Amino acid sequence: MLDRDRCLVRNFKYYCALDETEAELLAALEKTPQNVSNAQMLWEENHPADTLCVLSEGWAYSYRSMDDGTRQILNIFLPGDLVGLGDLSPRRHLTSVAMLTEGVICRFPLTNLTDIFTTSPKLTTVLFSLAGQQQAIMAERLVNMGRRTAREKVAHFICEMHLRLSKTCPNITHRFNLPLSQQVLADVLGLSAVHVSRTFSELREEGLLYRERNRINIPDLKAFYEVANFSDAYLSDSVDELLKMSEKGNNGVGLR
Amino acid sequence: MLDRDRCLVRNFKYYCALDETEAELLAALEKTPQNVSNAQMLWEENHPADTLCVLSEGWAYSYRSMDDGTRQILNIFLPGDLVGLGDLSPRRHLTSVAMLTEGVICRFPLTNLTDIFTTSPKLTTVLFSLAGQQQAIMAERLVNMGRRTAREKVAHFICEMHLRLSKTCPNITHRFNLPLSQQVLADVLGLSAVHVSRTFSELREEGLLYRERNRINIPDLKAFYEVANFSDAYLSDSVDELLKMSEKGNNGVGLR
DNA sequence: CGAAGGATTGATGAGCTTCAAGGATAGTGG
DNA sequence: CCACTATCCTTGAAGCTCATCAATCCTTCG
Repeated sequence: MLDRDRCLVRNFKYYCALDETEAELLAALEKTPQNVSNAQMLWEENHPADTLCVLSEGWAYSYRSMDDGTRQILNIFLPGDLVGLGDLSPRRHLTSVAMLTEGVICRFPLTNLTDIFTTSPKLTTVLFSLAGQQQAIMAERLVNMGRRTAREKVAHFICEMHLRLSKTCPNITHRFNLPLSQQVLADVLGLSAVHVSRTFSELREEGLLYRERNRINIPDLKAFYEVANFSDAYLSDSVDELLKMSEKGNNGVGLR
Repeated sequence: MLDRDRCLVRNFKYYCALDETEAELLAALEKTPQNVSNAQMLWEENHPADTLCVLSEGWAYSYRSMDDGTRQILNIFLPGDLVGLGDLSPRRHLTSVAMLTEGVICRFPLTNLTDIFTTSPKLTTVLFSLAGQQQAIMAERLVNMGRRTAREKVAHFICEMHLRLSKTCPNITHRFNLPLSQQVLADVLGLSAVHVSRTFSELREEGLLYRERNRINIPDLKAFYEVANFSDAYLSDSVDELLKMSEKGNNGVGLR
């Protein structure tokens, strides 16, 4: 298996050493790489939820369709993300998921996840932390939607993307690729596409942000963070903290 | 220990049979009941996150404060809820949590959680599902904020509360208590308190919803669901599905 | 080259916020 | 028991942010 097909293992190794069993459990999640085209659906709302998937390459997004034809995008997924964790509990998917670019995904059955629970507390802890991170991202987006102007919304979201990208791909600079149309951005931020366009114009005229096609350019990142009221706390991963606790062992209740 | 102090055990028993060890693990989370007054803070943004808590009695809410003095409420917690699960991964709390009524809480250290991971896959699965449910609630609220009118927002939120209440307290009717001021509702929904008031007036004039002090009255629940565009799918708990998988045992990788 | 999707810009108006003032209700201390 | 205060709610008036509709342009791609 090529290394690029095992980004999940790579991701997890970033958090903790893996023994052979653990590496095997993770690798099992990426056994079935599959090419997907741009705009391809990974699954649809209300369909049975028996598999999740690892997004090995490419970008994806989850959304809910509204009766009036509009939609709300809930999450943007980057390479290495585990897609569907939040969708996990109900027997049917609550959201649709589609690709934003072409890419590679690896589907795996839910049972692989419960296998991890029964086999590796360490991986379970990491998984819990990852789910927590996704929830933190959603919480921040709630704040964004509820209490910020269009200008701040756009800026804040761009900051979020930039920071998330720079975690998995540390050589990112103030210029980077963001394969989202203005309509997609509008559906993320609860705005109209027209107003997103106007907001970009405004930011461009002030020299804060340039965007041509999917290329983003932020001349002064610090200034831009201020426009966005962006604080990176919610994206700081501290999986290690929780892991340390878990490794200290349990406190004497119910020995294994 | 009184039964009312062990609502978590009760909640979990609703999902699955507990053996002695498991009951003990859960009971450990509720060993330190503590009375709290209305409006009391349970913790504050940026403070160290070394404990979570079970909300045994009363209502609470989590929120983020903005620089301009406004705030966004992220979550409303009801009796029996586990508070802080979403806040879990970072070493500092990302949100503040305060009481909406007086009540009883039980704080417990994070290590209790990792103990559960290492000791009981079954409880781990339930915990994962609970976290997923909280995330589903936030996702739905995102949709609410992004793509619905004030009228729908208010109605939808009331529906959510009504349904969540009726899960833990099945004898609830079309009249129930909702201890949230209009300012709190506004901070949940990303509206101004003034507009929440106007929206209530509107709904009242149409005979759809009556509210006096904290008492809610919905004469025709079905009609009200339609105003709200409310679908209860996202609140349907199907912990059992995941549990069944987990109990079928693992697929031969890394025996325990 | 024509078609289709994406972006921009202008005009108009709805929906919501803000400010301000007044009324209702509950709790507090004299 | 009654002012006194604090909190919550209501209502009006004014204005701003953003949505909607529509026309145009630009780019890409078959």
